[in-house]
Amino acid sequence: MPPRAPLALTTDVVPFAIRAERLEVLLARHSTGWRLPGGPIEPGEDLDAAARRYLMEQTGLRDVYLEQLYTFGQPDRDPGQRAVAVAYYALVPAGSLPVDAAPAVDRPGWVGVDALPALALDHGEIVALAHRRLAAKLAYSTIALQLMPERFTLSELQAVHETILGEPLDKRNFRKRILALDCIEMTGEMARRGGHRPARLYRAKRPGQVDFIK
Amino acid sequence: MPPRAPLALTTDVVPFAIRAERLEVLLARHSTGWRLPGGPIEPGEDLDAAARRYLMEQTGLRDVYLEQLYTFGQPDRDPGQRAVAVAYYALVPAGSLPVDAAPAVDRPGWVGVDALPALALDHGEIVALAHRRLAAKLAYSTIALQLMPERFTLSELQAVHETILGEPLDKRNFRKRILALDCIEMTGEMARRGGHRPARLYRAKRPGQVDFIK
DNA sequence: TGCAATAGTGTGAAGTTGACACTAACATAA
DNA sequence: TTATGTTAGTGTCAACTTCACACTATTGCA
Repeated sequence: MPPRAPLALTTDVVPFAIRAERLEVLLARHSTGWRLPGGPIEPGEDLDAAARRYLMEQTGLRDVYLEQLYTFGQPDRDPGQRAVAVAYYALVPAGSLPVDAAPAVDRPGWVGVDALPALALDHGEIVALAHRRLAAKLAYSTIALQLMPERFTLSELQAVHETILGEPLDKRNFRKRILALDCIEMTGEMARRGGHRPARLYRAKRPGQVDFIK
Repeated sequence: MPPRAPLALTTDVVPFAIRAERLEVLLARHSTGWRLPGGPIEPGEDLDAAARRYLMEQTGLRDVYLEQLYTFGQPDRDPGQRAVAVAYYALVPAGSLPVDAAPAVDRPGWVGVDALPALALDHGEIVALAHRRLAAKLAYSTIALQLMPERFTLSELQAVHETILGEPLDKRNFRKRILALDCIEMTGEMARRGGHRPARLYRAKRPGQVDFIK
């Protein structure tokens, strides 16, 4: 066999979550700064499985929604070697966030997409593409439910949409539209948080499943 | 350095064209049958460039619309080796089709997507996914223009849509919608073909560019 | 008990979509 | 030259969807 040119095939994952009314990304430490969680695909390992594994190993996140985004292969994207990255994005429900009250150096950290530090390689572009894709999918799928905890209020769901789109939505129209989709149902329970009228708690009818609309 | 596990990173391309009112795919010869055009990515070669190169080398097609589709990496998709394929699809305008009046053995051949022979590996699934993506994009982009020759009639454009979607469309509504998109313009010329009223010839306002709608 | 804060609810106007049928212009053959 | 076959080209109305818009309800707390 001829000598094989060095080629690094990796997966990189953009883990999204809504935290404090912001869309944030969970970043891993890099020698000199930040990068997306990810790494080389092992022989015999499925691409999706590799993405899940790195997410687990580097951030502790598991059982999240994961979708292939795009494959980046510019020859000069990594100055050190020929690196091809199969990029994914993950949606982390608000309930399952690892609490990092005091984010240590060396630990992954959540950062708002609108205030990203410089990232390794082309990871900044990957995040930007993932954000665009996510925003587009809000319009024609029930994907936003993957960012919600098991039980949530309609106001919370609306806030998630608004945060991702970066624009306010009309409350009545939003509720009408969502309920017409027949993708969520009332639990009968109420959320009493704060000094005001309690809100009904809803849950996804088909958790884990993303339906297309229309 | 540790011995590197053998990994084949390839591109495969689904070249679509409309021929004789059918959506067809251009296939290449494979030892025992048919496969999609494609092959291993060279060191230092961009992914898109590799897809274009194989399309040129194996089918003679150049200057076509090309878009990344999905990356396939099931460990068992190729029984012979670990093979990861970055799949693309290409849209070939009706005018630029290589004429293969007598398709030789050993030459690529156009085949209707609804009558595909057995293909190598998972290439059948790749074609199916590409077809779904193309059909979906008709609804929210001007991508169908990439399948048209430089000048074309509205009836021809409608036939292309109908062929890809597999369902008839209303003539008046179709024309209204397309013209409202402001993506094509009259050339002033007429197509006189056959014993009937000639049709106006249109051309794309921004050839090569695919606009999103709405 | 009143104030602050969020939950929850309906209508009408504007715009979009979808169904539908006839006349126009040409080539060809009788 | 006329009749016939074939495709091109055109508008309206009803149904539906989208969008803008403001008030009452329920709670905790001061």
